[in-house]
Amino acid sequence: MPDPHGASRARRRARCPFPWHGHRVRAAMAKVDPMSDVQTTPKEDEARDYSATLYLPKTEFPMRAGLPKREPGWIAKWADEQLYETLRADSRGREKFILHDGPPYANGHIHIGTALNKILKDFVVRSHQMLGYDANYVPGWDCHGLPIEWKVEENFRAQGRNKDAIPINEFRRECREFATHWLGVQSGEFQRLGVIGDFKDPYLTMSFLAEAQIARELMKFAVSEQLYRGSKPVMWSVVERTALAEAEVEYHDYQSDTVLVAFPVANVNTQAINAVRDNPSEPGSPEDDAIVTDLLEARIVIWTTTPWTLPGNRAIAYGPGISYGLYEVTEAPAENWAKPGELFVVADSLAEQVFKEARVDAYRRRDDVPAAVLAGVTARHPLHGKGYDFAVPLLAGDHVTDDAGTGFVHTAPGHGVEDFEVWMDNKRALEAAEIDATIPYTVGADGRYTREAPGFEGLAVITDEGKKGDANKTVIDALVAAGALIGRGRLKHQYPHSWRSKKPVIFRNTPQWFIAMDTDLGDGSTLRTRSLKAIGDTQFVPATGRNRLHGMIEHRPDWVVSRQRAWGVPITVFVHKETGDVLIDEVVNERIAAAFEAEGADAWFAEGAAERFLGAEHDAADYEKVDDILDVWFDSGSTHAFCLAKRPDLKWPADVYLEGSDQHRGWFHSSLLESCGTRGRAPYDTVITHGFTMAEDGRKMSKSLGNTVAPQDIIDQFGADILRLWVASQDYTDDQRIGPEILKGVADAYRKLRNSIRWMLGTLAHDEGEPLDAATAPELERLMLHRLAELDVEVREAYRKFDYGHVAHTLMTFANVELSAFYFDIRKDALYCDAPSSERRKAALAVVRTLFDALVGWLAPLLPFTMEEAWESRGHTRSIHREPFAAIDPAWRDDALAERWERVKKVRRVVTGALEVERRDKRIRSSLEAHPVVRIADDSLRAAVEAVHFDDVVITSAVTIEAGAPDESAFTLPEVPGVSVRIGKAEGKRCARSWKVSPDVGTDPRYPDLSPRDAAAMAEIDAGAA
RNA sequence: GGGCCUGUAGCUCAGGUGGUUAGAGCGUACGCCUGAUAAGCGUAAGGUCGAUGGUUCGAGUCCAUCCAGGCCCA
Repeated sequence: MPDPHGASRARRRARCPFPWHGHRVRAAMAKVDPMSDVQTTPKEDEARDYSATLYLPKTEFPMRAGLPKREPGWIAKWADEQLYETLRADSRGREKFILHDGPPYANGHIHIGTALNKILKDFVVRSHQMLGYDANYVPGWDCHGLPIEWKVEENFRAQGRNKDAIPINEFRRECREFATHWLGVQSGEFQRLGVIGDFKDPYLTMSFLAEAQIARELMKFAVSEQLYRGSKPVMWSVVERTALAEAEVEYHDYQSDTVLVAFPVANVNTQAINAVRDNPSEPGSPEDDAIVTDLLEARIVIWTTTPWTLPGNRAIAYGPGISYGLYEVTEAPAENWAKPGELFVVADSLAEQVFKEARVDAYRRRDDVPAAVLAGVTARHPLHGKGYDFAVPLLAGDHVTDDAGTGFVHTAPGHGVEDFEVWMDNKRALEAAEIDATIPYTVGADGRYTREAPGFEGLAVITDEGKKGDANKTVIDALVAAGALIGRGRLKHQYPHSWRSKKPVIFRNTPQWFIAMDTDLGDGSTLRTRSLKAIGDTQFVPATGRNRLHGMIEHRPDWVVSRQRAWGVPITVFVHKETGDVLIDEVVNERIAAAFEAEGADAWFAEGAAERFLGAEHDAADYEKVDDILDVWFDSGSTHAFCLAKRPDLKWPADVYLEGSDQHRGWFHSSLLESCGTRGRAPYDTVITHGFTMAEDGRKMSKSLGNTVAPQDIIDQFGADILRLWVASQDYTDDQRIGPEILKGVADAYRKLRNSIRWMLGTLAHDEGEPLDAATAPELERLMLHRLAELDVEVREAYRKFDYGHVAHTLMTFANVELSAFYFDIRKDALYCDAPSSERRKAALAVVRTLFDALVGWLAPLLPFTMEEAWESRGHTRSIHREPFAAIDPAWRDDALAERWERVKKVRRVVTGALEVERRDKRIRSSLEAHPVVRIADDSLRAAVEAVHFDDVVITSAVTIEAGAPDESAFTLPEVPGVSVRIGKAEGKRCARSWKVSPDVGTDPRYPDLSPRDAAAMAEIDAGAA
C-alpha cells in the first residue's frame, strides 16, 4: 500500500533539504505586500505560486513577546508622553472614582505580596478609568516608625555613636533620609509592574503637610475629650531606660526565684456566687454554707517567678474551667511554713506538686471549690497591714492553666500584659465593688520601687548594670515575716532580654495616651457605636470582611496611641502640671499645626517649643509638654485626612480601600476609628481585601524552605504582564499560590492569547476600514457581534464588581474557543482567498477589527504593556490607555440567532467527529479533502443548518444536507440525536489557490488550476495590478 | 487555644434556593495541517468534589466532627 503521507514528506524534503529555510522564505514573503507583488504574467510552463496573491496575515507584532526586555521601553514611552498627566486632562470633569492607596512601609524592596497588592489596585484604577471615570491614583508611603528607627540606630552604632547621645532632630533627619531612599526604590519597583499613578507627587506620612494634619487630627480627639492619659505595662529595659517592642526582645536562660504565696480569704460573697451558679433558685444551700465557712479559714496559693511584682499585686486570676479543691495539711515537719491544720485552695491537678514543694508530708482534700464559688471570693494581700490594705478580688481569666503553678495566677496589672487585660476587662465590676481600679506605678524608670510600693521604696529590681537588685530578697523576707510564704525555689527558664544590651527587662506600668472607645461623644454615640454603624454602611469584597472587622471593633479595648519613641509625629498636647488636665486651646493648636506645615514635626522638639506654642496666654512653667510619639497606625489612619480630604484632585470619602486581609486589624481598622472619631463615618465606601500569596504547595513562603518567589525574578524571567496575568487569573479574595508550574501555565495562557491577537493584527493588515454594517453582514459575523454585545455587559459588570478572574477567564476562553478554534478557523478561507471586492471578506474584516478593538480594550487594564504594543501595531499613535472600553451596540445582541447557532454547532461537532475517524483511518488528511453527507431528522434543525454555509462552518470543500432518520451505520454522537454523518471524498480537483477540492476547478479558462471563486479573485487582482 | 476564612481534574477556575452519567480553559497524550508555523485545528485520557458521620427518596451543594492550610489574636 502506498503511503501518501510519507511520500509527501519525502517530496518536501527533496524540494528543500533544510526545512527550517522555509521559515525564512515565508517570512520574507510575508513582508511583501501581496497587493503589489502580484505576478502579472503567469508562466505557462510551471504552476503559479498563488500564495503571494492571498491576504495572509502580515504583522511585525512578534509571536514571542520578549517582555522583560521590552516593557521598560513602554514605561519610558508613557513617561515621555506624560500619559498620567494626559489622562487627568482627558478626564477632567468626569465623575471621580478614587481608590485610596494603603501606604506600604518605606524600608526594603517589595515582595510578591506588595506586587499583588499594587497590581490589583492598578486593575481597579485602569478599569474604572476605561469605564469612563476620572480614576486618579495617588500612591502613598508610610514613613515613620520603629523599623526605620532601628535601621538608623544601627547605622549610627556602626559609626560608634549611641542613640542617646544624638540630638533628637539629627536622629529624625537621618530617619527621614532613610525613608526617602526606600520610597524611591519602591516607587521604581511599582512602576516597573506597570502601575500608573501620580508617582511624581505621592503622599508621604512624613511630609510637612501630613505631619501637620496628623497633629491636627490628634488634637481633634483631645478637644472632643476622647483622648485621655492612662497607663499600661510595657517591656522596659532599666539599663537603657527605654521601652521595648516585642520584636526588640530576645529570650535567654535566666535564673529566677520562685515562691508559693498564700493569700488569706477575706470575704465570700454568696450573692455573687449565686449569680454565677447554674441554679440560682437554691441560694445558700447547706453545702454552700460548709464551703463558705471553710473558705473563710483558708488561703489561696499562688506561684510566681517574679516575687518582686507582689507589691504590685491587685488580684488573683483563676481558670473558669479548672477544678479546684480545698485541702487541709495533716502532717508537716516542725518549723515548716505550711503547718498541720492549715487550709489551702489549689487546683486539684497541681495539689500533689504544690504540697511537695511546700514540704507537706500529708494532706487531705476536704471539699470541692467550684469556679462559681471563687467568683465571689475576695482575698487579702499577704502584706496586709503593712500598706497593702486593699481587697484582692478573684477574677476569671482564660489565660490561667493548670499545667504548672497552683492554678491561681498572682495578678499585678502593672507588670504583665495578661494581668493588665484581666484587670481592665473587670474594670467596671471592680469599680462597682468599690475597689480602686487604678494601676499603681510600683517601679520607676530606674528599676527601683517607688512610694507606691510601701516598705520597699528605693530598692532595685534590676540595677543600672542589668544585675538583680535587692527587691526579690527583701520581698521574700517580708513574706516570710508575714507568714505568707509556704514554699520557695529557683527556676532556670527563658526570660526576655533587651536585644541591644542583652540585659533582662521587666514589665512596668507607664503612663500612656488612649483614645476611648466608649466615651459618649455628646450625641449618645461613642467611637465604638459609630464605627460599628459605619461598618454596616460599608460594602465589603469579599463580604466576609464585614464580620471580621465588626468582631474586632466590637471587642477591642481603648486605642493606645502613644509610643516612647523618636521617629514620628509627637502627641502635641500640654498637660497642666497640677490638675493633670489636657490644655484645650484652639489658638495653641493652630500655632502647632502651622509650625508643622512650615517646618515639619521637628518643630515640637526644637528649643523653646513649649514657650513658642503656649504663647503669651499660658505659662510654660505650668505645663508638661508631652514628648511621646504617635503610634504609626494613627499616621496611616489619618491618610484620608491629609491626602483624600486635602488634595483637590481626589475626593473624600474614597470609593475603595484595598489591602491584604491582615489590614482588618491594621489600616482598615485605624482609618475607621480615626475617621469615625473626627468625622462620624468611614473614609471609604468599599473595602476590598486580598488573601496572602503562598508557595505552590499552598504553604507559607519561607526562606528556609527555599520556596520563595520574588517579583523581580518573575519580571526578569517572564515580564510584568505575566505577573499581572497571574494576579488576574487567581481568586485574589482567597490565598493565592505561585511557583514554577503555575507561572509556566500563566505564560502558556499568555502565549495563546498573544497569538490570537497577533493573527488579528496580521489579518487587519489588509483592512481598509470598510464600515461595519451589522444588518447586511453574514450570519457568522452577526453571531460574533452578538457575542461581543453579551461580553460587553459581562466584562463591564465584572470590572465593576472587581472580579478580574472572571474577566481574564472569560476573555481567554472566548479567544481560544470562539475565535481561534471557531470563527477565525472558519473565516480564514474568505479572509485569505476572497476577491478584494468581496462583501463577505469586508464584513469579516470589519468584525475582526471590532473584535480586536473590544478585546484589546478589555484586556488593557490587565495587560497594559501587551495591549499597548498591540494597539500601536494597529497604527494608533494615541495610547490604548486613553481609550474607553469599546462602544458596543447593544442592538447587536440577537438571542434567536445565537440559539440557532448553538444548534448548528452541535451538528458541526458530529461532522468534526466523523472527520476525525476518517483521518485516523488515513482516508483523509485535510478536512478539505472531505465531502460530508449530513442526515438530519429534525426539520427545524435541518433548516438552521441549511441557512448557513455549512461547508464553510465545518471547513470542508463540499457538504450535502439530507432529510431523514439517522443512518445507523454512519457516524453519530449520542449527545446529538437525530444526526448522522457519512464522509465521502470531495470530488474534483484541488484548487491551487484555496486548496479546496471542486469539480468546478478550471471552469475559467484563464485560470485552469483554480476554482471559480479564486479565478474571479485572481482576475480582479491581475486587473488591478495591470 | 480563640475569631475569621479556604479545601472541586496536573494547573487556574465555574458549579442561584440540594435533583438525571460533576463542567470550562490551559497543560498532557495521540492525530492532522504546514498559507497564525518555537503557531493553528481535532480527538482522548484525567475527578472517592479534603475525610468521616448525619439529615433527605436524593448532597459537591444542608448539619456535625475531624484533617490540612491561611490571616488576625492569645
